[in-house]
Amino acid sequence: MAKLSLNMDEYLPLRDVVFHALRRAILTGELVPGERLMEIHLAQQLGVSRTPVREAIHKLELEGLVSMIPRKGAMVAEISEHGLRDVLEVRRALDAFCAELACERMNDREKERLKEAYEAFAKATETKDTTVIAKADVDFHDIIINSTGNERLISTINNLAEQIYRYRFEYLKDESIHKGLIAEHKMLMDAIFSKNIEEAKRAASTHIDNQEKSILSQIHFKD
Amino acid sequence: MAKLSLNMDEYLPLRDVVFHALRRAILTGELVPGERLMEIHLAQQLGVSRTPVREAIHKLELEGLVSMIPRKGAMVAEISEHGLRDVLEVRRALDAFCAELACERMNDREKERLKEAYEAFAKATETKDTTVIAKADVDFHDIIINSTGNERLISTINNLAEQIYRYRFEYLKDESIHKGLIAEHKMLMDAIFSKNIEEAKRAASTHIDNQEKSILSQIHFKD
DNA sequence: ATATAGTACATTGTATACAATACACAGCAT
DNA sequence: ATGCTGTGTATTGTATACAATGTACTATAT
Repeated sequence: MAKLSLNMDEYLPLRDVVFHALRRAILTGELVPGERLMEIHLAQQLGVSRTPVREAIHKLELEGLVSMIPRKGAMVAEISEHGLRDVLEVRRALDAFCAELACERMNDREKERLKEAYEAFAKATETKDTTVIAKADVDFHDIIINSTGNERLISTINNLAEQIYRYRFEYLKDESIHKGLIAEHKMLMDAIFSKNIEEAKRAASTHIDNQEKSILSQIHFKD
Repeated sequence: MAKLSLNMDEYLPLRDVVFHALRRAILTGELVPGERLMEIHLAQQLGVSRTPVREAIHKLELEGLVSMIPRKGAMVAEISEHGLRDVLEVRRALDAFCAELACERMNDREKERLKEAYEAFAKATETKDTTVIAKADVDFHDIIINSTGNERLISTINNLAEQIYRYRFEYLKDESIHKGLIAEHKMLMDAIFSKNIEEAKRAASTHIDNQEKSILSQIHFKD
């Protein structure tokens, strides 16, 4: 017999609640790179004890958003220009691979949704709202990535994407590039639809190249 | 349950000591997939409190060697045949990419060391000692991976490699494949030396293909 | 015999207490 | 002034106490 599924409001361990709160704060720039993360302070601020805060910070460290020094503490991770290039180099390879797999594996339902997402992104650029644009862009790429059906590939790419989320947000603010992005999305999408693997890989690769150029021209690093 | 011991020689936070101890136990098969990891039990066995054990287990979860269910506990992660295929599919793509970068970036000193590692592996196969063979194989591939100079790529590949370490160990026991492995190493190495990118990518890819075939033919999964 | 409720126990989740360490700064000797 | 040393404080590292929850088992009713 079916239990009255009163939404036993998905129970989340406090450590996960804290983790998501801190993660969001870092990705949105509320906590800036280099800022120290002190357990007691955060715990009081969030109204919990040190334990879940500690566990959340450790989780963020493994994700690469926080760097720790033993017996010294944790701080929001800074990314160097070199680190950014490294991340994007791996992403370029994996995105191209995704594009290849998508050519072979994307089903009709996903193709339909990809087309919708493509149009939604084009429309989003008209709003001039960076948050909306960023979300539409993520949606578009997520459909391609998820169509590979490879969970490990999906989580690996998502981790890499997270590393540069803060910087990607900046470059999306530049309206002059939106037109180019839409064109690149179209190239990639059409290549996938026509199962043209080489073209799809090239389109995915170019997409990251341009991202890299834009980010590097806008952000200037300390080192 | 196996006996666990800590190596306290060098000073490391206890959580890291415990982490390494558990990690080693999992990778060597001392702790088998599906085995539950209970904090109190492990803490007593290792002579520490629950806190560092908890933190070590969480770290292992993020690495993918342990799977956790909230309020239920942790167990040594089992990998399904599907999961194994996923891991190897990503590795194939990244290893091929490494091979490409190695063609462009490997310096003379690294080439020398690669040649030495190649010969050391050939020699290691004569010992019939799987541990020695596995180490020589890792050494060979590490030189290639490290020659890319991309830290993010290196850590990503190492994480993937860790997922299948237990199974790779099994397939290395089969002496009949050693000759083939040596030949594959030579193909890859020569392609890198002659900067033949396409050939290097193909060799790296083939190497993973054969690994996959061997592992899947030897291990049989529950699901 | 089966199903249900209830209860005891094992285990994790969270909070707090205590220990160890790093850092800053003051005081002193040179 | 400079450098050393000691002391206090802030912060992390570890241990333990307490709360919440899931699981197995028992007793009971049907």
